[in-house]
Amino acid sequence: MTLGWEDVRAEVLRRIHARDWAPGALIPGEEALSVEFGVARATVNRALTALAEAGVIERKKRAGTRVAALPVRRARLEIPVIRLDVLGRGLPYDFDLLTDQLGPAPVPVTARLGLPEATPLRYLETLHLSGGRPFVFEARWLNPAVLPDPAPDFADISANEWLVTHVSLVSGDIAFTAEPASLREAEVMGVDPGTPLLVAERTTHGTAGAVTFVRLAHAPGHRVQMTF
Amino acid sequence: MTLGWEDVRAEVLRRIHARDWAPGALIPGEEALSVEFGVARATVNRALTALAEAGVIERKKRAGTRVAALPVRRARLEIPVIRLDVLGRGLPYDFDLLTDQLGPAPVPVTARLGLPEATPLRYLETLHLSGGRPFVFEARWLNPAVLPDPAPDFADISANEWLVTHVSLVSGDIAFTAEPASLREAEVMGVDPGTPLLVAERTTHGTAGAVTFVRLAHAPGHRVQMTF
DNA sequence: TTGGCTAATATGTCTAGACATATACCAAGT
DNA sequence: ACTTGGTATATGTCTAGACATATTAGCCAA
Repeated sequence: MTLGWEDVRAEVLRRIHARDWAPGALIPGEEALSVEFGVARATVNRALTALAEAGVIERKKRAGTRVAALPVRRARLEIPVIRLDVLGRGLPYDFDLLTDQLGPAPVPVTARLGLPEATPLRYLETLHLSGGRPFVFEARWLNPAVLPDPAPDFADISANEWLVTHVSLVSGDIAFTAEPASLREAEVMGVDPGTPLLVAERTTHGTAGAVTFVRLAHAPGHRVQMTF
Repeated sequence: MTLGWEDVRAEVLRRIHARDWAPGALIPGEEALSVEFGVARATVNRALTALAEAGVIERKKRAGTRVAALPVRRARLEIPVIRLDVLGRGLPYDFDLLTDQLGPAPVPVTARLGLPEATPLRYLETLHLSGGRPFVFEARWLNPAVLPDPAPDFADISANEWLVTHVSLVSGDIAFTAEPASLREAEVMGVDPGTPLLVAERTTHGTAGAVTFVRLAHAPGHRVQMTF
């Protein structure tokens, strides 16, 4: 029976977990491991590259490979389209477009998008419903430059979904905070003002520059879950 | 000049962003691309494998490679040791061990760890300080089975840090919620009860089973930031 | 002692060819 | 019409060997 790179990865991981190779310690080189396991060096390389990507080991040319001393744990968050998130929970999805207007955006918004202060942006307020109950209140500022000439009707398809299918999103960032529900949020979501809400703020850039800034206020009790 | 796998990845990504290859569309096979770019098929494979891991394309044997229709955006969260998180913000770090006792844990805690209901766990309350001000209030239940016989003194080293350096952590999950500050949290962190706090709950398992459940209540205004 | 050059070395990547594996598609049989 | 089974095909992985590149350790000169 011949070993594959996943077997090599598993065995190396086992030795690290078993503390055969302690945190911070140097582990044998690729050549040595390839001889020991009876595989080609490329196979060992594949395994170690995967482990390095996972943050378990640190590799440096000439210096060799060592077990990460303070392993930075990495969790991966998968950001689904809200509709699929709701459907995935087994509940019917719906949404209401509450506001849709064009006008100058607040300074913090244009600043985050890297646009001039007075840039007019399309402002959309959408309430996403899960089983008929408020799920997420979305406030979005959208750069009209990314929209095609007959602009899509966001009453039919949520802006969220239209963007991921029609605009190439290149990079962005997301931040989570806990904030008290504003008067507007409280009214729309049917909670008391000041209720703690999990808020996600996302900025997205595409090939042609700034695309959108979204603020998603989640219904009380919402959990954002990740595994590592 | 000869191309590397990163060049291939960049060019494929460019074509996807430029919509030469639309979402959902099939792209040429590895063999065809290797001929076009003048590289070995393994090089194309390396590039496409990386893109598939990033969620940009979907690959299936026999069926070929297609551009992801609804690209699931993935953000990576790096979970640092709290001390390094604080120091990384340029502030001095300190912590206080407020509580350290052994006793039966609440049912939700044992349930999450997959332990019998009455299991006695070590309960630690730690207040992490950033520049002398409350930063994170940590409530931790720790499986005493993972501790060595002369148990470490968590007044000297935070449990957080001792665990990552001394116990092999295999898997776990983390969830974020927004919750009102409890009376205890309000008192310890110097805020009003009911203040929205960003709460992270983490369960961790090691090679020898359940290790720990932590609840981290972050000071108001705290942001958990991710990039994609 | 310090600064910089050089050689040794471990990882990073590429190639060409081969075999493995999953599966879409089609054809044959019920 | 439906099921079953074979086959072609695209991706997945491995090997052996080579060259590239970063970086450290040691040496030598100012």
